[in-house]
Formats: sequence, C-alpha cells, structure tokens
Amino acid sequence: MSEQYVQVAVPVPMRQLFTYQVPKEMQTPAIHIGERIAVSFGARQVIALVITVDTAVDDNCQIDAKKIKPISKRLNDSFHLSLSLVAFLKLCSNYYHHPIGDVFVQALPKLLRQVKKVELQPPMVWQKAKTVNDEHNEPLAKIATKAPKQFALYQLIAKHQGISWAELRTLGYSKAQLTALSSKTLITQSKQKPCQFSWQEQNLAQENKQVLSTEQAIIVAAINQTLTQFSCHLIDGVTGSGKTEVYLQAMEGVLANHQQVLVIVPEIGLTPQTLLRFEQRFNVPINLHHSNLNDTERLDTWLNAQQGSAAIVIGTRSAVFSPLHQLGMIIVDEEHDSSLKQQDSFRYHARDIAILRARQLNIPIILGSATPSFESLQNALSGKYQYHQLRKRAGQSNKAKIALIDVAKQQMEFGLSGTLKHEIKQTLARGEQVLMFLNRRGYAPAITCQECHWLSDCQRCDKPYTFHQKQKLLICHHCGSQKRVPKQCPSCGSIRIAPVGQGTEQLEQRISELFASVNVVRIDRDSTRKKGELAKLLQEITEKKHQLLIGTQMLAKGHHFPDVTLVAVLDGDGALFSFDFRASEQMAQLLIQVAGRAGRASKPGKVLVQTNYPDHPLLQDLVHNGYQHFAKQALVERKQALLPPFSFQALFRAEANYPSYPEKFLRVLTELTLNNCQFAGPVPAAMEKKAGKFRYHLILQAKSRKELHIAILQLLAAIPNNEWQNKVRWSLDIDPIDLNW
DNA sequence: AGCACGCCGACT
DNA sequence: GTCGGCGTGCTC
Repeated sequence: MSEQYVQVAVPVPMRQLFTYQVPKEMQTPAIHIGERIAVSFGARQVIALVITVDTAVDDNCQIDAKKIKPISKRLNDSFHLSLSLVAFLKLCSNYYHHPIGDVFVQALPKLLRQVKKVELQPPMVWQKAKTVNDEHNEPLAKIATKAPKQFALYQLIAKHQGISWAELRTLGYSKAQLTALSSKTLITQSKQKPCQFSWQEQNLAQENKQVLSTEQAIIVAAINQTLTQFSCHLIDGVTGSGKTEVYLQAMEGVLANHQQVLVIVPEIGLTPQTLLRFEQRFNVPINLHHSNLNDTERLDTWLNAQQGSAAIVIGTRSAVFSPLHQLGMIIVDEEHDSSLKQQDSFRYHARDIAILRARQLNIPIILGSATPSFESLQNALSGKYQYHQLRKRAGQSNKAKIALIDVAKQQMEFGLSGTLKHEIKQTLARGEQVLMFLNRRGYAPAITCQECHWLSDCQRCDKPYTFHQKQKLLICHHCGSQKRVPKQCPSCGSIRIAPVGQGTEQLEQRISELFASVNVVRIDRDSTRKKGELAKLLQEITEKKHQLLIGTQMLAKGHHFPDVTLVAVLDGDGALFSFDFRASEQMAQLLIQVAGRAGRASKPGKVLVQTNYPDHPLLQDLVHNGYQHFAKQALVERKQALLPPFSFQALFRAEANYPSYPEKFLRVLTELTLNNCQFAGPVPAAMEKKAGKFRYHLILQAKSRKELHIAILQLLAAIPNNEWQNKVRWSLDIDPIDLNW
C-alpha cells in the first residue's frame, strides 16, 4: 500500500488548504472527497473536510514534509458531502474569494462541525395511529365539535405519511395540541424511514389546483420546456398576481420525475399560509430550514435532504447549501429581498449562488418578485434570463394607489400631518384597519440638553443613543451598549433634558392618546422579542383585535393584511438624498411591498407617503408610473454612471483600533496597478467608528466580472507584503449591496 | 477563528 | 510573588 495524502478545508478563515497524511490503517475503506475527518490543527482537534486525495504531497504545497501530521480519525458516519456539493462549495469560495474553510462552516449544521461524536438519532415524525378508525370514533367525534384546532391538526397528520414537529410548529400548532391528540391515542410518534421519497399520481391534490390565467399558463409552459437544462426565469409579478400558483404547478413535473425542489424565501417570508399551500398541494415530505430550528432539527433537515426522504426543502438563505442529491429545480421567492445576502463573515447572496448551483447541476431556477432587483431585471431585459410578467391581479381588484402628502407646509402633530390624521379617522370610522410605517424603533432617536444642545453620543460609535422609555435606557442601535438616562446634562448640569425625534415606541403612545377609542398595536424588534410573540400579534391583527398597526420594516415583509385599507408611510424622505446609489431602489421596493400588504379584492388599499419633497422626480416617477417604469428609468441612469449592474464591484473593508491603520492598509492596496479596474477610496465608512473600531472602505470596480476577479486575485496576492496587514482586520465583500455597513 | 506564548500592571 | 489583561504569531 502506498503513501496517501489529503488536502483538507479547516474551519478557519484562511485562504488555503492543509495537507495531512493518511496512516496505512486508515486507508481502507478508501477515503473520499467530501468526507469529514478529525485532525489535530495547532493545539486543538477540529473537523476538516477532504478536498483532494493523492498518493503524494501536492506540488504547490511547499511546507516542510516533517510538519505534515497524520489525520486523527475518520468519522465513518454517513454525513459525507457529495462530489457535486464539494464542487459547489469550491465554486462559492472562488466566486467570493472567501476562505474555503469558512464556506464549509456555513454549509454544515453545527452538530457536524464538532469533534464530539454525533449521536445518529433518526428524525421523529408524527403519524395517525394505525388502530384509529375514522368512522364511529367517539373521541374523534368529540374533538371535531369541541376542539376544532386539534381536529384540524389530526386531519393534517392523518393525511401525511409522517410529519415533523418543526413543520407543525411553523403551521401554527402547539405542543399542547399534539400531546392532547397523543394521549387520546389518535396519533403516534415514530422514526422516519430513511428512504428516497416516492411519487405517485395521488401525491398531487388536483382538487386544490387553481385554474391558471393565460399569463400564468404561458409561464408554466415556458418553465416546463426547460426542466432538463439550466435556465433562469424571472417572474416579475405584482402582489396577488399568483406567483405561488406558478411555482406550485412548475414543481409538478420535477417531483413527478422523482427529483427534489429547493425553495428559498427571505427571513420572515415563510408564513404558515405559504407552507399550508405547499402542504395542501403535494402530499410529499417537506423539510424546513429556518432560524428557529434547534441544532438537532437542523441536522434532521440536513439528513432528510441528503437521503432523499425530503421532496421539498423550504428555507432561508443558508438552505442554498442543502445537500439535495436529486435536486431538480430551485425557486428563489422575493429575490430582491436584502435578507438573502449574508451581511457578515461569508457575505454570499443566496440568489446569486443558487444560480451558480442551478447552472452546475443543469437545472432550471425561478426567481420571483413584485419588485425585482435591478440586477435581475437587467439580466431579464437583456435576455440573459427568461422574463415573465404577471400584470393582472387575481380577481378584479385594483392595486393599491400610492399618493404623496406634502408635509413641508403643514402643521405636524407627533409626525402626523393634518391630511393623514383625517384619512386615518375616516378609515377607522369605516371599521377598517390602518398600518403606520416608521422605520425607527425606540422612543426617540436621541436625547439632548435644551440649554447647551449637548447630545448623548455613544462613545464607541460616535452616534446618538436611542432612548427607550419602557426600559428607561439609552441603547446604541449600532453596538448594543446601554446606559442609564442622565438626570442632569453631563456638560452644563441643566435638568432640561428632552428626547428629540420620534420612534415607534413614542408613536404608539401618542397615537393611543389621539385615537383613544381604538386598539393600537406596535410590531418591531422590541415588541416581538419574546418567542412566538410576533405570531401572536399577527394572529390578533387578523382577528381584528387591533385597528391601528404601527411597525418598522418588519411589517413590510411577508404578511398580508386584507382588512388594512390605509398604509401611511410617515417618513418617505429617508432615501432621497442618500450617498448610497442603491438607496432609491430599496426605498421603491419598500414602498411597493408595503402597498402590497394592504387590501383585498373588494376593498382596495391606499398608500399615503408623507414627504417634504413631493416634486422629487424619484417619488413622482414611482407614484405615477409604477415600479417597472421607475426601475427602467433608474437603469438608464445606472448605465450612464457605469454603476452596477453595468459594472461589477468588490468592497474591501478594514477596521482597527486606530483610525490611521485601516486607511493606510487600504491605500497600499490602491498602489497596485490593475488592468481595467478603478478604485474608489479609501474612504471612512458611513459609520467611521463602530463599537470602538475605526472602519474604512475601498471599492474596486470593473466593467466585467472577469476583470474584477483577476484584479482581486492580484490584490490578495499582494496582501502578505502589506506592512499594515497584521494591524488591521480586513474582509472582502463581492457584489456589496449595503455600503453603510 | 482559536489558542499559546509573552510581557506588564494590581491583587492575595 | 502570581493572576490575568490583550498584543502577536501560528496553524499542514
């Protein structure tokens, strides 16, 4: 038997692989790419991922042969990655120039990254008890009349071959309801069988299918044409135009072919209603992949996907790494949503790498949005993607009208103009609900001394503390630090300290006083901190327990409120004069998305936007001509200015405890001569100081992705010689979207 | 990212 | 005397 070496990815942020020697006794059974092994790395044991296997040390590896350690252990469990998944992770690492080890950390559930042996528990699922006869069943008849929710849960479980707690929880059922059914021996819990899901005609609930409009039917047909090849479809469909139905019918052919479907949704985009529609259409195992799964549930999902017992995986951005080995289609819903881009460490965009994965696997991918990102829209307009539009809303409803309120000349009361107040009163009088949108949580964004104009700034961020009245605290929204509210001005000793500006907490208080006869509810990160609180409040809104809803952008996503007929945007000016060229795109998306939350066929919604600049061309265009026109117009401007999507950017970030280090580090980078690439910067970040660190940005821009890629390789190669390299913490963001971070 | 090593200040 | 603060450097 010959020598054997492996190159492995280790969970550290280093742009290299590490070589280990495979001892003779560990060479059988054959070691494979994608296998997880334990190695001693520095002073600790870590889990590493095998990337190459060879009989000699790799030529490029010029370290002392004596330093090569033997691998500690092969795990010999079934959790190895397929060749195709390893290739995908390598592809991601290359595309983002991000350390491979860090990429695989993101792709594996936590339990598979720890050295401690993982107990292989088969996932548990709920099933209808075999002994239950639905006819003449007394307990069942009893709950059918007395406990409708339990009965619905029973019916759901009975319909399936096995359904997990994670799924039932997401659909809004409680542990108590499960226990109740279980104690009546109507349902039982059992181990899920690790087998490939099977598809039969009866898995499709024909009766729940909707009749497609001509627009929808054409799209489904077009997608069906491409089931066996890579193609990217953009569905640009206004809210309520039936995108989900198109997804569902497009999935049919894939499932019937015994292939799996991956559905990626934004962070709070997976509502019980959406999941229910998938459930009611396909009687196949559906796996969920979202933030409130625990470690074991994550492992279960992973295993189910890998073994093929999951037919459909629905999840947030990290689901893009789901080890589906029979993947036949990817759907990215709300593809414009910023939560699809990870904003720390490995800054990937789930939509973009989903496209890479679809191309690698030669399968179709569908992007859907009512407000497509300019990137996707441009790709669709240029013919790179197949462009499908859904202009008609299902039913006869008109879409919500957006109108502007000029607040420059109006008397304002707690941030409300007279016009808006009047409209709110009228809406409430009709018994309908009002949604007020203010993207600023807390009571007030600052406190100040009315005598000397001292402002309470966070020392670590140089930004004002936000005043939270309920907690009686000053909280920095940038670094999280907290402080008591001073009784006296620390600068002049005056006791005339007052909050300035208005946040949702204050708005809630004022509005409750102003409209004392109705119930007001506030939905933001503070009011929904408790687990399950958001779901509870949303349920109460649907039940019309509240008439006035106040919220931050949390309320703008995912949820639909049919009885809300007036949406008020209190501050529509935020993005008009921003330095970030993407601010107007994001504002337009937000306004249209907010508008989409409201109304139903019989009661169309109205959106009122308070602004100091009603004549601003951006707002005018959006209001009068709609998102699509606005977007096309903005694309013309982006093209003239050579901004993305007509150029490609990478952002180098650097931070240190002293302001000069990051600046110098980045300046050295700009001294390199690069072909066809321009630098912008280094400049201080929009927040130069955050959590005590000084931060600088350097943007690199090129006309083609290839040129950008080559330039980055050159820059990265030069970094080891950068004298400031070890004095700063730096990172690289490819296709950055938020330049403020 | 960890983790060790090392070099200085304030405690039993 | 030593406990522990975090700067620096290394990991096949």
